[in-house]
Amino acid sequence: MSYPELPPSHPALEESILRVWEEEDTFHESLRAREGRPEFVFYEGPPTANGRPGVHHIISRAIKDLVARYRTMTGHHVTRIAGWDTHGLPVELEAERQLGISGKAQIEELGIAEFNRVCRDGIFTYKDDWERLSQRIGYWLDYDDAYVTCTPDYVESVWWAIAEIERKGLLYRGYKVVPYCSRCGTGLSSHEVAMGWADVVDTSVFVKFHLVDDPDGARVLSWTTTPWTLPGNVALAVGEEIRYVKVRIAPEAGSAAAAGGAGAAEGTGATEGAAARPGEVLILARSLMERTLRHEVEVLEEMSGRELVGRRYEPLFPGAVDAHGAQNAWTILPADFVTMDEGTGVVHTAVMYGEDDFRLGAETGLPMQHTVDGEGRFVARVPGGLAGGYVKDPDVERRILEWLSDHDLLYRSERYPHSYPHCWRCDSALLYMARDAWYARTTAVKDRLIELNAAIDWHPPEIGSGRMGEWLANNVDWSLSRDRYWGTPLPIWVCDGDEEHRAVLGSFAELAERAGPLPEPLDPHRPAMDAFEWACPEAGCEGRMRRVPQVLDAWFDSGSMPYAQWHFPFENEEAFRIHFPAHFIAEGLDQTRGWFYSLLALSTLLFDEASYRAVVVNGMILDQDGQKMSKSRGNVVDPWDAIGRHGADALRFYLMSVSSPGLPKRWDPDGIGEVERKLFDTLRNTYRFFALYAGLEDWTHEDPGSRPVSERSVMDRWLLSRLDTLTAEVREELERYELTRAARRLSAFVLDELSNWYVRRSRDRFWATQPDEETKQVARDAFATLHEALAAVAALLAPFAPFFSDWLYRALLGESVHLADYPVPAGRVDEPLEQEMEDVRELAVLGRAAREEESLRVRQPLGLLQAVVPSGRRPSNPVLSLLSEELNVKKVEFLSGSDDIVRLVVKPNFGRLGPRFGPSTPEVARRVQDLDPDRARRLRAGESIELELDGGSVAIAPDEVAITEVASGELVVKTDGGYLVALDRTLTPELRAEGIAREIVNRVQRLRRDAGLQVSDRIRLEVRGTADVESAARVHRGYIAGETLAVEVRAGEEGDWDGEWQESEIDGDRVRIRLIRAR
RNA sequence: GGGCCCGUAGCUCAGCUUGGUUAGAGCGCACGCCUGAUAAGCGUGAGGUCGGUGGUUCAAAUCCACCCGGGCCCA
Repeated sequence: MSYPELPPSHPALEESILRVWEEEDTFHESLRAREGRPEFVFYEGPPTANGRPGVHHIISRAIKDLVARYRTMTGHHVTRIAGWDTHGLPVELEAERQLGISGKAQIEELGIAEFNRVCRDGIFTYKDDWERLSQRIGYWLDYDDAYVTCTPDYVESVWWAIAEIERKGLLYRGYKVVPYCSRCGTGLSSHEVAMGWADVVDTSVFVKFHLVDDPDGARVLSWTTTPWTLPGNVALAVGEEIRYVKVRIAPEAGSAAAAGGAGAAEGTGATEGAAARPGEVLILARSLMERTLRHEVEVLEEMSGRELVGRRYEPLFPGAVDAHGAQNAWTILPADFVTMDEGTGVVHTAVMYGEDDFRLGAETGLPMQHTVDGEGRFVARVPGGLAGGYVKDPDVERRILEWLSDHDLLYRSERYPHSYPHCWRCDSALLYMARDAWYARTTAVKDRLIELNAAIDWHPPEIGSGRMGEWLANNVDWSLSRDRYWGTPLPIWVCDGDEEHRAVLGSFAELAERAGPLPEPLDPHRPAMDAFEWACPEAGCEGRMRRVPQVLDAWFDSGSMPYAQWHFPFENEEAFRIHFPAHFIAEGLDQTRGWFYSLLALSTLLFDEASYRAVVVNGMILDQDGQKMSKSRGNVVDPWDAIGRHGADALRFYLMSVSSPGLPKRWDPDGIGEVERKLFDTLRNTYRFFALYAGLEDWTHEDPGSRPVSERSVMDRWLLSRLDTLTAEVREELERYELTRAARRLSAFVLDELSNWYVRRSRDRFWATQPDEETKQVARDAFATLHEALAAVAALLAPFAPFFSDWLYRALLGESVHLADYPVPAGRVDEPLEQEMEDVRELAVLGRAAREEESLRVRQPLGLLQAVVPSGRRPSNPVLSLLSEELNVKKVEFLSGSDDIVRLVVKPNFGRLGPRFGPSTPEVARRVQDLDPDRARRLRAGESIELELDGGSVAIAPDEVAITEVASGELVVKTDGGYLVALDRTLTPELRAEGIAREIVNRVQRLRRDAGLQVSDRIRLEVRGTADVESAARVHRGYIAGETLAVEVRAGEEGDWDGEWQESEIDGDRVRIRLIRAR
């Protein structure tokens, strides 16, 4: 047989393998082949298919595919179900863009049904892109049974999960303060808020809160830039440690205008006067008194905030809020967020309209009632003709001020320029509003979350302990609801008569029980779900059960995939049990608080178990300047470019090997090309070499004719020993998810050991120029060894580079590597041999450096190389002959430290001396360095010696120093790390002649090449030149003939053939050569 | 503003957990070798205030603190 020829390029090779995979259905075949084997459970994190896949998606896919393939090859069945995340705001925003509308009002005008239809249509805009890219990079994933988060089965499983949480008493309704656009009717995410900051001028007011039962009838001054929140005021907050003063307006001070402007800071707008009667008593922070007041005052009293706590005051807008018996409504409360930067040191607290306010209210049990509705209008309870008015309407604002003024509640107001967030879509001022929200009480299982997380095998570990750990330690309840349209509708029905009556449904069957037969097919989305309602079943309640309007946080969807992908618990119970929890997942760092959290939180809530045991986190891919890739910067890299240029294998291997997956990576196209050139081109060349000569020698692995490994040459035994060592290392690293280490080991083996040493130093064993049996046997051994090594490398590489490895394995063995088992060490490790080879390779480096330094070209043989190896090791003769060949020297001799050419240099071993001598270490080190030759030799011989020190003498043991030899004398010497070589550059006439012979061979080979001869063509050869050259040619006639495949070599003797003379030069002398092909 | 990560040669990265005095690799660059893997292969060399400052220590790229720059997540 002959071994096949390589496709012209990596990308072409990959395309051909893709076709083979398709024809043979290799992916499913690899699954079928492992049917019944232990399951290795993997979860695919679902991407949103309405965004285009980029390079940053490739890295996690490369990791996932690598691990799945590795586990498959080690005898596991690895289910790999694709998934799609289909709900959520990104999909809605895309739909809005497509429809040319913006905001909730327009959506509702269009109709939720139509809007959601567009959302649904948009889900898979880029599905083909994803599948194409996944397929092209060889990411094997089962797309046929992909889970899709918006399908009825999936949604029903999610319902079940929510009902379970309710059943455990961990679901509750609460509020969440969000930046809210009342026109669009939606809360905004932080990055949306960030888009809409604008400088505006608002009205700020200083308000007088009338204390109840104060002997002086004092009013507490507070300040706000959002007057519309005042009807919602339920408390005042003070700092306990802050100093406050009680002041009396001076008797002579008259109307507001009297002192107006005194101390009024420029730039804060015009003072519209300040209202206070003479003798009126005010309370505010001492340090803010001057900036705030516009009247002459007399300080009556000074006190700490603590003394004010608990004081009661009159509501500003009576009836706007019902205290519902809350004891602390309209009282002064302590808080840690009170600052002295602006205002009065007393913070007006409207629990529904500020984050700090809300937290304070939640902690202290203040009444939580809205005074503003979802459209930004005051509710009916608010007095003063404000009900129904839009809170930011200037007229409404004026009426608020009038009310305050009329009721002696306003001290003063002013125009206040500041930055305030606005809706990026419609430009309305955002209102911080507490919105109805549904929560999962994750804080109830916080300790368990922390415990379970600690048991997860995080890669890199600091993400588990750091980022995730911190996040869990500061866990707050999970806000599950979103005031949107395209999502899993919350399966919560609440009675419109009494909101305590509620039903949280865990299946469609439960819905049918209550609401009657369901339509077929059922679309479990809005608005269909909103239409189901029924009479409240509570005794005596007249209300109707209606679905709450919100949809579910899409993270809940994706975190539900362990059970929802199986439609558990409605079916596939067995499949779910087998596939829970996952042994392994992998995604990007940005998923820490996304999918990693939602998976963990849900499995903890539902099953009291972590849903994954190991997770490999990949860092972000940055652009070449270390900046993040984003559409707006225009620096997003298209992965297809690199794939088309270098191939998916190179890209995948680059991503795995360039640095640990967890580290951020700078995108480096040159680096991918480098991987292609080095690893893959080297493998191609190595294979091509093998295939060429196996073909010429008619060798095949089916009839190798090779001897047992133990009888093969030292090079073969060494390579297979190294191969076993490598196999063990790669397996160990992969078991530990140390993917980068494994990749680098593999790459180093291929480059340094297989190609650069084994093949290079074994080349002539692959062509049997001598027809004797021994030569042929050696060649058969070499073919068998190289064939095995290449096949093993293909298998080891298969999870990293599935295309090339499969091509190579098929070329060598005729079957797919992905159906093969991962290599196992074959017990051929020969550590002494590996050490010998390492010694020899080290000496080779030094020898080459010595030749280089003296400009002694390698073609010129030298007589003697003297060498020293650490610890007096002596490589055996067969290994040493490799060194002789590599350096072209006739003889290698080993020296001991006492020989003349070396001098011993003693260096302190600080690692030993430091702990023993502490501060006097430097002194001891100096003495050791200056040690006399005699004692140095004794140390080298393994004896301890005495050293004089100030305080007496101390014993120094051999392991407390390091001894190296350095050159002395005439020889060309190179040393490094205990190794030494000395080249004897003496050239005898014999060596010289041999050198010339090699030069002649060199010239002839070039001429052969120039003449376009085949490597196996025979020639006739004639050489003319100086006497030296011609005599060298005659002496080494046999050698020259063998090397150049000449059937006849003439030197200075007339040949009986014609041929064109070619001029050449050897060491400055003219040489003429002519050759013809022998018939 | 908070948490986590990164900063080492022109570029991409090791080394840092466990401190040891000579900080490594590849690419690129310069020079050279080889010519039966040849639109290949091999080598030698130059190149570094280890982001900065301070501290701990006999000894710091490594441990600690602060700062600077970049990234991710959150507020």
